[in-house]
Amino acid sequence: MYALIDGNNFYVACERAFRPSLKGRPVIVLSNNDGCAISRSNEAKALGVAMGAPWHLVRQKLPDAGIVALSANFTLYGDMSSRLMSIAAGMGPEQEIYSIDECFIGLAGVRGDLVDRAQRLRERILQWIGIPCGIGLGATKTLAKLANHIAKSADRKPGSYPPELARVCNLAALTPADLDAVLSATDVGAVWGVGPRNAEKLRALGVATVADLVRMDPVVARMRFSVMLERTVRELQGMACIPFEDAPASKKEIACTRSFGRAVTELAPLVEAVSEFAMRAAEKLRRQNSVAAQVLTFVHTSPHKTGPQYSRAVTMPLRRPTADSAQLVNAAIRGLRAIYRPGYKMAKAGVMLLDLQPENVGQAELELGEDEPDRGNLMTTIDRLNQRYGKGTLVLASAGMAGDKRVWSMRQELRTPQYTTCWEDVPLALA
DNA sequence: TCTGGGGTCCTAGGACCC
DNA sequence: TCTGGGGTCCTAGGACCC
Repeated sequence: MYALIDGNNFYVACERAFRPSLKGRPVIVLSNNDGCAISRSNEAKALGVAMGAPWHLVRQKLPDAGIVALSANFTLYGDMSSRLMSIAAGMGPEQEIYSIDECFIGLAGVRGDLVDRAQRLRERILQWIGIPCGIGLGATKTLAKLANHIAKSADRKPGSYPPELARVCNLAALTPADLDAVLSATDVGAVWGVGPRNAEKLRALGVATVADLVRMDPVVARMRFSVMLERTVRELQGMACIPFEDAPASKKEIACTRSFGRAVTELAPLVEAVSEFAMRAAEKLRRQNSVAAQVLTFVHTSPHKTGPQYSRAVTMPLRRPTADSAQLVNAAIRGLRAIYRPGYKMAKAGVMLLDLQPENVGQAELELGEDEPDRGNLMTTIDRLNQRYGKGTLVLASAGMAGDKRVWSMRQELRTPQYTTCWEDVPLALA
């Protein structure tokens, strides 16, 4: 048995935990650049604000709805996430942290009434950190995900499911008849692993609900779709096919990409931006003790604008894999110079580190001289100083020194304080 | 003025090898 | 008249996830 625990409307919930006046109001959290909605309160969903809806269109369409929009505060969400995960770990012996706001719990050996246990855990999370959660229980990860979906829907849309399934739902505890009723009332697109494309294709084949998908022959699923869908069907039928990952696997590629606050045409600010992205990516790379053998750099104009479009990417191989910021930044800038064309209004750029390998499994080679010096200690020291004294304490000068005044910086006009990670922002309790 | 960022896996086709 | 079999690696594109 597995549980899936996840925070409802997580980013909005984090904001509400520190600003209770936001409760009951339509609230949305915006993507970088205050671009589109990436988290919506139930009230905002009820107003019809879609996931990913551009904020400027929402504002234009619903000027009087009283929507509160906030810039994303990922520092806050990351910290709230680790608090959520430590409490959620109490549900069972194994935990797989699946995303910033959800984790699977392996329940092998847990005795007693699982629904009761889940309800008490949910109450604890709500009381300790103020985040409302939904908890789904099922025999496989896909079934636990589905149960979680039902728990949240029953909570948000009364009448969609029997009320006793709201907030905590254990699919394994239903009678076959009740289970069939619930699965027949659930759209096939709600299943984990069935995206919009495959949902459409399935409906065309007469597979419209989860109940239909459960009855599908896995062999047919494989032939007409892929092994992915076959696995999903088998999981729905109760056969565990998706391994439980209790230790996070190291990344196979690491990216840092950003849309700019305003279009950038000149080379110089692009060099700054790409330097910074490569530095950030290099930090993440060192955090997982890996080295990269290739660096990909890309720039492109905005596909939403008229005018000449340009989009190119280039991969630069490194002579030997490295985690040294200076070498990675160098490669990224060489890539940028190779693909840069003057005259285009670039909207976005990014750097990806590819072909990652563990730092201690290097390929031995002849020393040919003229090597870049090994600066592992320097990098470790820079990372420690930045961790201790804050991001940006030590940077490579090619990333520019003007801080937020850089022309390419993203817009974040509606950001809330870093309540839990910055001394100046810690809320005061007045006696 | 204005549309995010960061990942994973699968598949098909081409190049290449013996 | 007639032209094999078996395999790997790489890349691009698609689909999915949050």
